[in-house]
Amino acid sequence: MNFKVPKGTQDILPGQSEKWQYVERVIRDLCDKYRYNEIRTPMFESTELFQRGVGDTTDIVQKEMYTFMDKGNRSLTLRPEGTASAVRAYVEHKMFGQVDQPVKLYYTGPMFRYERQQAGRYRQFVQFGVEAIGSADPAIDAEVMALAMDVYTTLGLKDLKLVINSLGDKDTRDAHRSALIAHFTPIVGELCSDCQSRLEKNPLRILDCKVDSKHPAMATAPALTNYLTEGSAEYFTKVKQYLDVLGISYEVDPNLVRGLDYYNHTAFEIMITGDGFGSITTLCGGGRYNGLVEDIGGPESPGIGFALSIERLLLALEAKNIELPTENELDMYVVAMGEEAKLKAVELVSTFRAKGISADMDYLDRKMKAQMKAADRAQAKFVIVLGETELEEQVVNVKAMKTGDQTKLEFGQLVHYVLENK
RNA sequence: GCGGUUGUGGCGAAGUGGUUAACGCACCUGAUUGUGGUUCAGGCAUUCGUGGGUUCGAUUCCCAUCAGUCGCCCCA
Repeated sequence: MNFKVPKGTQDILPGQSEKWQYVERVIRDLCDKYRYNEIRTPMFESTELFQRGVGDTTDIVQKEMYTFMDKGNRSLTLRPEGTASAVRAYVEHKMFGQVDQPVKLYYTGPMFRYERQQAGRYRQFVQFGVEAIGSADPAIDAEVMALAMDVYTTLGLKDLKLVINSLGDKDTRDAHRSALIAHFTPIVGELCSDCQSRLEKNPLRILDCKVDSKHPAMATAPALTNYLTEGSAEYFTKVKQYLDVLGISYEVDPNLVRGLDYYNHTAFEIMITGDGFGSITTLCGGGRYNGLVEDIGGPESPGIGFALSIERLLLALEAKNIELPTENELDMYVVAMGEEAKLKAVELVSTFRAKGISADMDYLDRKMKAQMKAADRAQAKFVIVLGETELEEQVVNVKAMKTGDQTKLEFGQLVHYVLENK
């Protein structure tokens, strides 16, 4: 029997996992600076939470959820995104009552969507996301976007495009929806089947369709921008002002819609330009979700957040030939020849480690030459060779692998020497 | 959900209807009985995803199946 990872999932092996750790460290440091605190929620939730939170008409809920019944006959779903869970926790733990508002949260962890795999798209993928709940200040919209951009720029990624749009408030969307239906109904027969069903359910989605993107009706479609209520337009203007102050350039795309139902007002995506990695161009997506907290059963609490995929982030770094500083150098490799020496080697390795020196040795009873090769491969900074002579004299040569120079030291001096020179 | 493509040692990769399936990398051994990165020699696939068929004979031809991968849709 040959076991393999389930379709759409992957093992992250040594060599790759260091990159993950590095990226995660950068993310945590940034969140710390922006004062977002980590929240860890379960990887599965009641199915209804996502139906309610993400929206019944979305692709995610309609065909991409991993849903199962547990032994208590409860319908559970592996989380397809993080916002619903975070908001659920916010409501459940009455975080709206905390003194410090808005509540600024971040999370990283696997999300699950049943989709066919391709470059940058997996069935289990890791998202980093933030949620700022409890403030309807356009300045926090800008802060959230700034944080997202900061992740990429800190890692050295350029050629990014921040695309923003305003989806307006409820009045805006109702008016726009009516206008869209009126606009597309006469020519609905010329649109793709997806769009035909979108017309009634969620006409806004039609604007996001790539199949029909060249249809003349697209260009003349009523832009949501024109239906923005006065308050919504003013809000959007302020968001842009704050972005300007932050020195973050952006592009307004009136057709940017976003795939989840809960968004309103600010919607944004961070796209990467240039080629190098398939068709994936969206690295990060987010937006404001005023009203979601109420939908989940909490008091009126406006919120905004984003989510980005670590896989796509790493893919982008690779496409742009950006190396992450993930050296994993070994301080000391202990070569041992013979049983006696091996006893001493085990002891020494343990001593080094206790003193904060990374140390390793051979466990395959290999010849000295093979042990030296192993030390070289491990990029050991220092090597000592233990044999009969060393054991008798209690003295050993410390070899600096880069230069080949050797220094004769007593066993007791080793730790100090390595700490000084590593 | 639809479409393309691939499946040969740990990895990369040639190949042909027919006695022992190239080569490169990695690894192991030795030259060099206690010092790595160079060089040289040798070693390392009862076997070409799986099942069936055609054939005297199939890794090579046909069918099916599974798996990987990429694209479309949509998205992270």
